[in-house]
Amino acid sequence: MARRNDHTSQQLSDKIIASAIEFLQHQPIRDLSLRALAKSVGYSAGTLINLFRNYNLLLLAVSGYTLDQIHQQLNDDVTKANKDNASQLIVSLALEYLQFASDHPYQWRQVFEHQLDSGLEINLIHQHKIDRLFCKVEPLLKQLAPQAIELDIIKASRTLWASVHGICLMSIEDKLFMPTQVTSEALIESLINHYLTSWVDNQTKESFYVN
Amino acid sequence: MARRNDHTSQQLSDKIIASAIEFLQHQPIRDLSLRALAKSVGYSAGTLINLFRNYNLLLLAVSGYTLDQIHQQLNDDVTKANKDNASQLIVSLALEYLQFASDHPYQWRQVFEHQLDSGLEINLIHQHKIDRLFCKVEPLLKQLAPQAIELDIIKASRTLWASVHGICLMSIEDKLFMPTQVTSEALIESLINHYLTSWVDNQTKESFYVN
DNA sequence: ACCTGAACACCGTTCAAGT
DNA sequence: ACCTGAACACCGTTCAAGT
Repeated sequence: MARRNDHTSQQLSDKIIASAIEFLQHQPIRDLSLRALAKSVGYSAGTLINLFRNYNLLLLAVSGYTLDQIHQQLNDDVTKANKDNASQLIVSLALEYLQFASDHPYQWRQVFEHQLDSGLEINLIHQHKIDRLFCKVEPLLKQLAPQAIELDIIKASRTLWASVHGICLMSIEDKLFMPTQVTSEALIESLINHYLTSWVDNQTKESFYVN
Repeated sequence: MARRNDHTSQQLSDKIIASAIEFLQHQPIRDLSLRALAKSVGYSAGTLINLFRNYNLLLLAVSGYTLDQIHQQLNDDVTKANKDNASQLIVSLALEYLQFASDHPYQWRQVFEHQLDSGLEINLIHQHKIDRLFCKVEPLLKQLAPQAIELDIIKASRTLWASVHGICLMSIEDKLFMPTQVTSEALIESLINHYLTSWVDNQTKESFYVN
């Protein structure tokens, strides 16, 4: 064998990531292995390690792919949604996020279960991709409260997005223990509507007490 | 060897769980193994399997221990806190939850990363222990809005707790990307205060629009 | 009855050897 | 330069054998 070269390294990378993503549509990341992944693309485990340095970095590439996919999906949502109501647009973004998590639970979980090995420049790229999701909310918050200071915008966007994330997590893990008539969507709408009602009100009144 | 019997099975179980908890104070669950745990308590891997049936059920027992610990800690918090202000008591509970997650990040994560193998009665006990945490908030919400219907109480308690959980998760994973002046505690306070302000207001007015 | 250690089928990673 | 397969040090689990 050796020197098959029927794929460029880029093509092979893509093939491996695509195969991992396909796997995660039906099975959790714990059931995937480097060896099984290698077999699925018809290469040896060593070749995959040559490409990604180690299994953990391969999985980082997989989660990077997913973050790009989510980012794209949320962008599409923003463009096709009604631009008038910033508040409803935030709800719409959050529901889209929940939709992705529900449709691809194993893929979605992999992104946030993945533990970065510390001290790698590549982590910054990954962190940036997560940060990008938060940033989507910021301009909408500014639209809702044009006079708000930057720090309050950051605070509100983090609070909202981390909260939405928590609801998605509990939802796909079935840890909410609710009667069937109450949906996760309803929780997200409840969260965002109530939070923003009070937040905007406070920003408008420029209150010193709650921020 | 064999038939040492220097521990009852209960003592040995406790010893194993204690050793696992101790490990999780400094290292993530991924770095723990059945074999290493067996060595740390001075028994063979087979003995641990005899006790817990398999490694996954052993880990379920560990996460059960943690859930009991959190439950106890939150109970202590409620009893010593000021009972007058239900809203502040909820904030206090949430901050205590964050404190536990911050103090024992690996232990805390283990609880929610653990994947139940489906179709076991033992899972119900575990689910009940998580449900118990949600339930702590319910009477406080009732106190804030005595006229609220049960469904709204459930909805609000789930929304709040899942949101708090999300903020804790993002916080201990350093995925919030905030300036140092903004703390996770501030996010939790912001979340609960704003949410409850609007929620109580709505319940009081018995609005039909937002719930 | 309780416990062990060898065996089994896996795992990620390394690396000499092959083209 | 690219790729493999054997080797290495692990892993959870099973189970015959020992007391």
